[in-house]
Amino acid sequence: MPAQTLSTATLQPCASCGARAASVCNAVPDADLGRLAAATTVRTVPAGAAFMEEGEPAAHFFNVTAGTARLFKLLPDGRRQILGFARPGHFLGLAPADAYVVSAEAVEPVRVCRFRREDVHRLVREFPALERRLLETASNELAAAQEGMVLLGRKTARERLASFLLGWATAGRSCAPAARELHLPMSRGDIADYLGLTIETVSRTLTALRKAGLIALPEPSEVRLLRPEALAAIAAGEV
Amino acid sequence: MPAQTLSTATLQPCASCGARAASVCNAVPDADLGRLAAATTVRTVPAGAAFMEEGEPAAHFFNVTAGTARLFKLLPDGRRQILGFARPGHFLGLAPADAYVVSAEAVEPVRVCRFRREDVHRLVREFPALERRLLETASNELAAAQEGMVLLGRKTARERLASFLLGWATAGRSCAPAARELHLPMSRGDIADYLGLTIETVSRTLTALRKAGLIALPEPSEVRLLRPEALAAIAAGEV
DNA sequence: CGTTATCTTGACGTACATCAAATGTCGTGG
DNA sequence: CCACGACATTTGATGTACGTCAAGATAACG
Repeated sequence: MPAQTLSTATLQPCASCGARAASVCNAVPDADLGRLAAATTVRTVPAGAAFMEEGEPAAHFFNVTAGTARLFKLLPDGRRQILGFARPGHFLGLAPADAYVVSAEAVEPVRVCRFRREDVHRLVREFPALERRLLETASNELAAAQEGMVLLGRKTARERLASFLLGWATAGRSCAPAARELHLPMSRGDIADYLGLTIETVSRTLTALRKAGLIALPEPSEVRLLRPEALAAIAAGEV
Repeated sequence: MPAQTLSTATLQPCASCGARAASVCNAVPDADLGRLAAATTVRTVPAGAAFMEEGEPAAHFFNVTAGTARLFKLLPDGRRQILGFARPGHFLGLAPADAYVVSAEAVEPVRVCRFRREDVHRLVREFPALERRLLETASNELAAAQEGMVLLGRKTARERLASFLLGWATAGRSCAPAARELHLPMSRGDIADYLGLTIETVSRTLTALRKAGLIALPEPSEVRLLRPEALAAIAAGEV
């Protein structure tokens, strides 16, 4: 199912964008938001649909403004590694060469702002702060990927789940409270492919955490963190 | 053993640097190399010594000009994940906050150019091409870390070793031939911590590859790739 | 030449994967 | 409203790739 283009610039474009504060767009001053809006196309991607594919020519950058997407790579035989989940404010499409190196699909309906590559290069020349912001973004992504390598290479299933739940609780809210009630829009299969485990192990480990009194699971996709400090200790790998 | 400072700028500074072509320094035009040299301090780091430590204030950037370093993160109980090996041309120290997020140690004696953070920020303003280069570097690092996540999350021991050997064979030489004779300066323990395995599994898997006629091991640290195509197929995860 | 670190090899254990089935959960249509 | 099938999640039984423990073998070193 292909993603659908809605409009090439709505009437109230970037100024009222809820994701702006958290995104690279905040490098462009309010007065110049028109320039930004002129370069973007808003797209709505239905759940399950892809909007960026590994290997395809990297013609666009994307900025998620609503919903959740999964970023992943596939091996030829179908094994999948999810590299992360993109939520509002997340910038996508940085590619070392001229082809995307990761794929992106909507987990739940997603809205993205799409920018043509040349337009971004032009904007970067006009607003040098934007390049600074992009470098900052890339650094953050890199640090996250390195943390991911530690998780995948050296943590146990229990530690991986604890890390995932806490990460999801704090994602987005930059320096804020860390939610205790989580909604997980992705399936157990997505979580498994993110943590380098199987669906069964994810399920079993979650019920183990529940039976240990660390979390509650009112529904499969709703998690309450009952003892965040204990989860944090597990996630950090403390004995 | 602490790293030792040699000189604050040698007589023939950056112009004769063998690592320049592969490093971010090539964003500075030849005529301005004096400005670059004035901002750098050359340090020699003996094998085994650390020169960057996770959690420390990120006061400097580093550019490896000789030798091999390991980049890693530790868990509190000592588990280690090596994120990669830095060879000449490798730029280090991009940190999202003001503290390093990874540690670096010399595997074999290393020479690095050290830049104070403020100096780099000043240079970036003077040479905008440098910021472009830094973004490019960060993108490459990110792609490498994402590839690392696939390796750690979804590949078998055999596939990990094949990936590692081919990666080492092509590292550095950007678009060039891919060596068939490899020298591995790092220990089996380093390889294990890079691939998310144990020393024993690394050793066993290497002898399995040798017995399968895919590689030769004249010495533990010398590898000859006998059938690179077959290794590539294994590394890619083809069945 | 001992001494010590590194690497290899073997025997055995285990955390997680695989296979299989039961149990929800939800949308669809009778 | 309820029967039905498709699908996601959970749970159980069993398998296995890799880890752990323990020797040797080999090489580096004073």
